[in-house]
Amino acid sequence: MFNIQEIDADRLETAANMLKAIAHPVRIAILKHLEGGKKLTVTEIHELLGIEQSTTSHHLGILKDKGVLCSRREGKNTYYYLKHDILSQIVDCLQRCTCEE
Amino acid sequence: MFNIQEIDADRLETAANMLKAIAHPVRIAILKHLEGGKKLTVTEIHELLGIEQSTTSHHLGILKDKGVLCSRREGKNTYYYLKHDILSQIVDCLQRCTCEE
DNA sequence: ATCAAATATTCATATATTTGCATCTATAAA
DNA sequence: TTTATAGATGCAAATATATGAATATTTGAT
Repeated sequence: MFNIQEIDADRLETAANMLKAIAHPVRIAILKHLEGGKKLTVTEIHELLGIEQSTTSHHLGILKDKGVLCSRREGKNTYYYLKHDILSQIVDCLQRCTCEE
Repeated sequence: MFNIQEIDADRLETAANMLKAIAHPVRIAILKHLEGGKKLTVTEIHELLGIEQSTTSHHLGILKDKGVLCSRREGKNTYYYLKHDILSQIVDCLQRCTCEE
């Protein structure tokens, strides 16, 4: 037996975790680079953003773990890409909400 | 003088802060209650969600500080409401992305 | 002026997140 | 099978966030 409140609480947790995964300047930058179905390797992102390789990998891991990104290994490279293209909406929405005032 | 990278970094920070403000189960719950232009007082939210008054006030303060909510005092009450109705999109988008798998 | 209700703030504790070095693993090339 | 490249992971220090009890502030009513 389980009640509505718990389900709701679980979904709130999930939603919050997904959002928390995105809510970081580096990770938003990553998402912007992956918009439109693009696939990039860890090294490409690490060079593109000018941050440490391990830091990059950590961030990508968080995004993947929370269901924001997927990854596919191809030889020595691992390509990361958006799991739900819809998620670009969030970034877009933010951009609209943060350009004024 | 200032360069593109810095502006961009600032906007990323702002976006991340706004998203970080939202990325919390309690705060997502608050937003859901405020969808559609609704205005609620601190007490109403605190009772609705069954959390401490001071905790509620903290969360509302964060949402307001980061530009997600506005507030208007009316007598002894302070009403909180969404600053950008668009922000409901984020919650909706999340809901779509978290109901499957 | 006093009181009570609504909200905000301070403070402390507990917990989580970020970063990067060092290291480990996986794969491809020589 | 050795070596180089790409990526992941363990760990620790620094920093940030969450929560709630206690307290302060604001406002309206008496």
